[in-house]
Amino acid sequence: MSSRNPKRALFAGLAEIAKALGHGHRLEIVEVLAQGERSVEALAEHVGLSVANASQHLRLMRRIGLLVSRRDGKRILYRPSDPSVLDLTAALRRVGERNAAEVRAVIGGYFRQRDALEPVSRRELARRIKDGLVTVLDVRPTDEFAAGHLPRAINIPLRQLTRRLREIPKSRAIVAYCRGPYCVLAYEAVALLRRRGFKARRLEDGFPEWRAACLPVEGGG
Amino acid sequence: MSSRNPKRALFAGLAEIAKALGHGHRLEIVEVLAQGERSVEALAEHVGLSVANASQHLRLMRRIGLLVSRRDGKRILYRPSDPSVLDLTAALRRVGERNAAEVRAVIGGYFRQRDALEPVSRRELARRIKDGLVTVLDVRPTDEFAAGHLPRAINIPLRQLTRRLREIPKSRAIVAYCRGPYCVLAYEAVALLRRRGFKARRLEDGFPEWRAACLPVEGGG
DNA sequence: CAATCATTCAACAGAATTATTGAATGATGG
DNA sequence: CCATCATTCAATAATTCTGTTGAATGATTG
Repeated sequence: MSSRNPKRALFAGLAEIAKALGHGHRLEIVEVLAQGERSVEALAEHVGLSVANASQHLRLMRRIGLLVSRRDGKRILYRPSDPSVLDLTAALRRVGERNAAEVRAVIGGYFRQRDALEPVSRRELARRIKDGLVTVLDVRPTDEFAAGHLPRAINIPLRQLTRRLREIPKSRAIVAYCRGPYCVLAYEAVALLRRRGFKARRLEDGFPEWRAACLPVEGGG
Repeated sequence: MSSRNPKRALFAGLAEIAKALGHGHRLEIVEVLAQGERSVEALAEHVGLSVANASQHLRLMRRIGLLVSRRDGKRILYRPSDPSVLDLTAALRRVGERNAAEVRAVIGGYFRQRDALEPVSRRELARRIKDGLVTVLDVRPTDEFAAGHLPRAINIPLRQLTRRLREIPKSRAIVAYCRGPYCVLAYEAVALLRRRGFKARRLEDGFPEWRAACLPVEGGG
């Protein structure tokens, strides 16, 4: 039986990790942090939590080892501890896509119909950026753009897109991107641009995946 | 704000999946099921739960979509719904290896020191099996062996190994395997065999990974 | 060195999860 | 068509998790 106790401890430890992701708010926090490190207050606002509550969630995930933090001036910035954490959330999304009927309904009903066009692959976009053949449009909020973005990308947050359309050359192809495969910003931007006659497509996934693929990045700390 | 509600629903749905793995017993159940389908009663006994309790855990994971079940005679057999579920548990293990101090301690203290020798890779073992140069030893319990095993493998459960040593030719190299990277059976078998003068090594990972790699398998339903 | 302020802590009530018990279900197999 | 029996359901108590409130911490920054 001595060979079973450490096994139990192992499963219990791994279960702690899964449990730490087993909460909508925490999962959302991790996705935001996949974009780059954030302060407690910024996260609280983004996810819609009180600061104290966000702090508790963050503390829990730090204790488990999913996140690490560092001080920058008065703020404490959190980030994922390791790329394997993002692999884990990616695996979770894949299971969700295939298995969870609930999630399937959301994805199928909400995301699919927005843009039937094939997204542009990262490799293809990297090549077209190098050739200068494309306008890269980052529709995330300004602070996320500042924390890191694709080379030569211009930043127009989705909410400002309608009134800033003149900043975008109409003659060139546009590739829009945002936070990741489940972020709606780029979908909506592409839909809007196409209605206005722009040649817009969407990048597959988003900024974190671009960086994870070791493709060039500008800006950030 | 209408773009946030489905997002919340998505994260909530994914969190349900993570929560379903956020329990040591459920995680252990999934690992057992990675070996092949099992009845409720068999799982309950294996994990050390009452049948009713095991049934509840199974029902939960089936509801979430991690498991599916089918009837076979009087029994109901459960299995993982999809390979992506095993990918998810693998990602969980990787995070655990790198991040969770608790788990690191267990792995480092318990598993590492057992067999400093390099394990035999699947590819290498597949080749040596084909050449007939090696004794393949399956040290899992008999029922798990019956549900599927490596070609030409002989089955001696770890507990019987000491008294059945004479069944193993001492002249040939032995490769032992068990359930997977965190199963201790093969580690202990190799340690025991080496003390008795056998040339024993361990297969990397275990049976589920062998099957997942689409390498030949014997037995099972 | 002292004021500031982002973050964390502590304590609580409400909600959710877990394991147990014993009964109910319902398909099998004769 | 009925007895069997593996599985599921229902109800309960114990435990754990969540979010709120308000106070405490403690490093920064002037």
